[in-house]
Amino acid sequence: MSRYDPSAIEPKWQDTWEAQQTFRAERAEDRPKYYVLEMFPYPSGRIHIGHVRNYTMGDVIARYKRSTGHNVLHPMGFDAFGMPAENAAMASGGHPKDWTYSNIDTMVGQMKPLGFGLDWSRMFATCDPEYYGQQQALFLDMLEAGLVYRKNAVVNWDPVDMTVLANEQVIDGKGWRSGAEVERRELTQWFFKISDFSEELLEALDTLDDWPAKVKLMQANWIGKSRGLQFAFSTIDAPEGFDRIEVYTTRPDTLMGASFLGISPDHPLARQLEKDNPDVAAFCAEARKGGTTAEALETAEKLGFDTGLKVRHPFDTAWELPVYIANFILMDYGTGAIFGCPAHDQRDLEFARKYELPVISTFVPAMGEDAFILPEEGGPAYVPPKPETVRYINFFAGEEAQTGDEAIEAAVEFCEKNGVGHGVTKFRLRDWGLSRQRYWGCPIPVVHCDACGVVPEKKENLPIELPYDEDGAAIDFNIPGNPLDRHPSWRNVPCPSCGQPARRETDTMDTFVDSSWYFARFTAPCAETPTNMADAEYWMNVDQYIGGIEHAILHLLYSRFFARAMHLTGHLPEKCKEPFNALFTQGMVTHAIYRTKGEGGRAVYHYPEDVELRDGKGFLADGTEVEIIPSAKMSKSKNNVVDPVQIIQQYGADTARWFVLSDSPPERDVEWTASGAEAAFKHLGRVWRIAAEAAEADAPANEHDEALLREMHKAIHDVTLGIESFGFNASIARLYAFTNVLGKSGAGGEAKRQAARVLAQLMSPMTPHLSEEIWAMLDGEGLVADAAWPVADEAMLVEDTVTMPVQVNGKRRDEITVPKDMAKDEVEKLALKAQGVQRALNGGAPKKVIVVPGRIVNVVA
RNA sequence: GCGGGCGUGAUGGAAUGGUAGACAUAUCGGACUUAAAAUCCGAAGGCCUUGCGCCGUGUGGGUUCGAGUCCCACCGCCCGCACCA
Repeated sequence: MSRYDPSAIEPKWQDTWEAQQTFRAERAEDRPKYYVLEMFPYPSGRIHIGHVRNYTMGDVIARYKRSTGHNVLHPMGFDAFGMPAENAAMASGGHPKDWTYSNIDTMVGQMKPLGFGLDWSRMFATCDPEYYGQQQALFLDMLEAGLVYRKNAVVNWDPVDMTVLANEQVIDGKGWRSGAEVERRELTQWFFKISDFSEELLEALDTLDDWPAKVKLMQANWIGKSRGLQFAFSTIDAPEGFDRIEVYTTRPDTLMGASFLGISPDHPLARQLEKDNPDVAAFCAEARKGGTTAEALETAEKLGFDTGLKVRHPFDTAWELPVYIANFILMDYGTGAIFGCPAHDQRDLEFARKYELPVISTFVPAMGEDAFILPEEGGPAYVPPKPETVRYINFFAGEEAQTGDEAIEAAVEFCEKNGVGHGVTKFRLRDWGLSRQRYWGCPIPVVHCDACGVVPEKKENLPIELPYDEDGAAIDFNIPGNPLDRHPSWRNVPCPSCGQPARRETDTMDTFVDSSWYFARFTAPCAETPTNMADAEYWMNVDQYIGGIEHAILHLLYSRFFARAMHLTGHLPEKCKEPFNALFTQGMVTHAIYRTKGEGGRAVYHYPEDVELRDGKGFLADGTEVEIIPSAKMSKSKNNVVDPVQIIQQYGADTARWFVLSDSPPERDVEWTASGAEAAFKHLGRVWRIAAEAAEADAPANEHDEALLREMHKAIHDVTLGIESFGFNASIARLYAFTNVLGKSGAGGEAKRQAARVLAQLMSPMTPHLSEEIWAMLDGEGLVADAAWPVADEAMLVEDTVTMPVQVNGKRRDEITVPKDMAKDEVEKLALKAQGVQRALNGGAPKKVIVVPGRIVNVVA
């Protein structure tokens, strides 16, 4: 008998699937469809073991659904625009396009040996002109529908690289690449009107039953709905045009505790004042510095500048409040101006103490008010928990009220009734700035004309292709800034409206745009329009989407917005407004780090193959013990990256697939270990041997057959349940157990063959090649990939007799074996007679006996 | 600061409120072998007085005939958001 040899088996079956077009998806109106999608990869150059885990999970679902009669769409593509391609061009010459497509070739070449049941005919990369041209068409439709607009915005500007940076690219106030101090600069940028959908995107989260609660919560927090009062303070002797200053507050009930008005350094009034007053200008410049990162904001000291201006309190015109410019007030939330109530806001209290402003309480705890220390005396601000009953002393004087939403609403109503402002709902979600001053992205299809202004490109001129200049003649990536801006000819075009010489927009789109609708494009990747309604109608929505938690907010929120925008512009049916029916966020594949201390205490990282593991400790060849840091994120610099290509060469794809699914639940991280991979390989070899033995077994049917077949049906039941509930690790554990039973069974040849065929089927979503091989070995009909999923026979799941533990006062004392449908009182009699129970009762009479049929008996003594 | 999640053997982890530790790794023992590899069989939560024993799912309480699971408090770890008015 030969050995399990994946290198012989795997290519053979991959060729068969390819030849038979097994995973080609064709519309078939008479069959139920199932669309399973994994978040498509960025073509960084090589596939990562994390990709293997992600796509294997999708493949398990896809193959399982196929075998349960679904018409499955399971596509793959590449999220191919973005900065790494330009950085590679800068670092080592070459062209981003060549770099990207060559990486894609490599990665496809690495993915195919993994045997994923993908419809490769639908593959595209977002940098294909056929794709981004359709994206430009979509953009033009969205522009026409008022879903895209231009405005000035404050952005992170890297003065060395001369480009806008995303917040994530600003580290400690410095550009991540250039290291230059980042400035806040105002630029005219393109924006998607995602904020128009704030309410809808928030509300619809409730309908996403098959999304992780965590992701929905993160999105809800990101959208950040709040209810409050917007009103104006009237000013005294302020510059012209600033008679009133609008503020927004979520705590209108603290209005009578106001002691100052604060405005953002970017507030129009601050900008006005800074024109004539160098002190103001200096303060504002200082306050604006330091980028907008979380870290920068956290460490920043709260600073204020007294403008000398005064405003009148809306409820008491004799009451005047000073106006401060403060560095902690954001221009793009609310109105960019606040009133400070130090008694009931810790931040305002600190500000008030620093600038010696009054602290006025508006309410005290209803109970135990004597214990309440007013903040003047050094205590913290009184911010009552919600809900808590408080007594107002300075507004709705004497009234008791519950804090919380109702109190806010009551205060809003009171203010409205008295002509002070109106209730408003605000969202934290801001419009999505999509302009990037980069080359390797989708060109924004508009033209700037001196006569006509900003003119959309004509659709017949699409795609607006990037100038590739592959000899590098015109495009130089080594000069900072956007190469498109410097290109000698590309930007010079006639105005689509008047025909006069005009300039093309040189900003390209944020790469998140590319990934916001690719799932829809997969339903008709060659359509002449962004989508084809018949295909979208049939294939959408994505039934199961699988990807990393790191996309919980941006990608998934943008996609939800795009699906709505595509519906409004006629590119998707109404039912696609929520494009992902179910979402699963999988964990990472981690690997231990092996570390020693080198010269000067510097950490030295060792490759796993250089470390010998003995008794849970690691040693180098020279005997030095290494420190083991378990379960760490893979990182090149830590030398703990596992290369899937190497694993496939060593063990085959099925082993890699089997291992990444075993051991840990899919949502959790799984640690790659050499011993685990080795064990997975050994197990598959064992399955192969057991199946080969079964194929040749000639023992006649016998008394062991039934036990084996019962186990088989139980395995069908449990494994199916595991797959359907994303409990792949549990399914695999069950398959191990069933294999052990089959391996030891004394059943006849026919029963063994039947069990082995079912084993092959149950394993086929995880280890498709091995399963095909076994299926063929056992004369299975056609391909296991085309075979109908086995169904557990309910009757075989229940044993005729059951062994029930018997407890006395919750402690197990004995067990009894009874027919499965024995009457409760019979069971009770037997249980009480059991030796262990008698002993525990020690002659005493039981007070009560609880019989849970088929499960357990508990005697209460 | 706000929000969420998780604590089970040496390790990854199983357990619709019903025999805690399935399955696997590492470990130990045995068979086969000149030997090794491969393969197969077996042991294994802790403790002691080795019993028909006691203890055991972060800690302390509670609900229940029965709690890893439900409730309350605390401790620890992880994640997300964060001058959001």
